[in-house]
Amino acid sequence: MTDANTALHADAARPSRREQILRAAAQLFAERGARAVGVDDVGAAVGVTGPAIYRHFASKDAMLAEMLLRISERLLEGGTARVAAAGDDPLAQLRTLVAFQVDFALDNPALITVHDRDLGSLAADDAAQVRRLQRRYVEVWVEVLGRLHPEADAATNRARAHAVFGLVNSTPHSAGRLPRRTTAALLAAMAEAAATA
Amino acid sequence: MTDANTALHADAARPSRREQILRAAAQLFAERGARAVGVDDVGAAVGVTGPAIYRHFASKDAMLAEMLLRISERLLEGGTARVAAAGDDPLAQLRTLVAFQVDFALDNPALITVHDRDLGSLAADDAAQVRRLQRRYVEVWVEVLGRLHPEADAATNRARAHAVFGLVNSTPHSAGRLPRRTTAALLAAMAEAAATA
DNA sequence: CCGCCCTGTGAACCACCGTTAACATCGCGG
DNA sequence: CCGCGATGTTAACGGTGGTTCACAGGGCGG
Repeated sequence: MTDANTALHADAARPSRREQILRAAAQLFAERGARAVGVDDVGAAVGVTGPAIYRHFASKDAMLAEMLLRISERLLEGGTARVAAAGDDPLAQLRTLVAFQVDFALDNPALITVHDRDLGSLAADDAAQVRRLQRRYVEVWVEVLGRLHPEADAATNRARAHAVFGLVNSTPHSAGRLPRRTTAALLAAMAEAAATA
Repeated sequence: MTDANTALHADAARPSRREQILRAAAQLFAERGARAVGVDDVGAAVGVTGPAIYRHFASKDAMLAEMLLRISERLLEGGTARVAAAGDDPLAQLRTLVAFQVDFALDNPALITVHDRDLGSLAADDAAQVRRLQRRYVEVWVEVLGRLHPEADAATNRARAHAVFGLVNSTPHSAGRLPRRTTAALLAAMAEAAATA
């Protein structure tokens, strides 16, 4: 009954087999695309055979769904929390949002990659739920951007938000070649400049 | 003998069956992901059955390969041409590059989407060739950015270029909701601000 | 008008892959 | 010590989808 909820609190400390699978799958999905990796691949990555996966997940799609749902939830929760803690200054709010997104992208390049590439290979209802969360996260940004650009309408600020996401989420494409701090500072500066342009 | 070359000069005027297929495939690939669309789907989109495709392409992978190669070539050629025609001012060069990329992304959202999502589902040698072209295009940007940021090293400017690509290529995610001119102006302003930050 | 090439069709083939079934092992509570 | 739940393994099933094959129509040069 609480089975579905068990999925929600990730045990980062001592990763259960379930968590190992989820992590390995995220890595593989990011590298080759969700449809291109087989259940056997995921199993092999954690040292078991393919069908063993079904002791932990109902299906391969369920794995992907849970993965994407978690990401979207973490982004939404983190984003709203940061804004709430940032006081009333719109620029300060923007800066924490940018820092948050940059950190997230640098910490979880695989998740970021899967997030906006494999949404399409989700069942209709799962996809809808993910999109709802995404939309709410975007709205957090739109609200902040709205105070920085009072003259712009919501649609424009939505496009602005997506553009900033694209900028920050470019990390996986150019990752590893630069020290993390340098990359983080660069992306934050660029994102802020773009968002306030 | 000149059969392979025929592929190179796109007949935009009266689209041959080959071109129709390529266009329809690009659209479908962008919507669902290359691996998720079947040969039958592509065929149906142009009014023929699945196997008819093989009268025009050696395989489904060959379709994708030609698609990605063309995009990369167009970007590289267009980018170098624009820079060459822009004179010596680095800022002017950046502006034409930005305008070029924005126009391309707005004109070919499907190609942009496929371009950086389905590269992974290409045969090793095709992928390598595409990556070579991509790298050369990035270097065009890096050179221009290098003159705008003389203090930064090449790796930093590479990351900068990727970030700008991510920003501009966000169009497919927020497309349609805004008039094209507005979107173009917004993206260009944001991209320039980010690139010069 | 004959015959060949181009393009297309429907059926069949075959490999791959997600999923299930049937059976082992291990650890732990009673 | 018995047994049961959790976890895994191997074998098999079934669907999907890329590819090939044998055949048909149709236009065009000779």
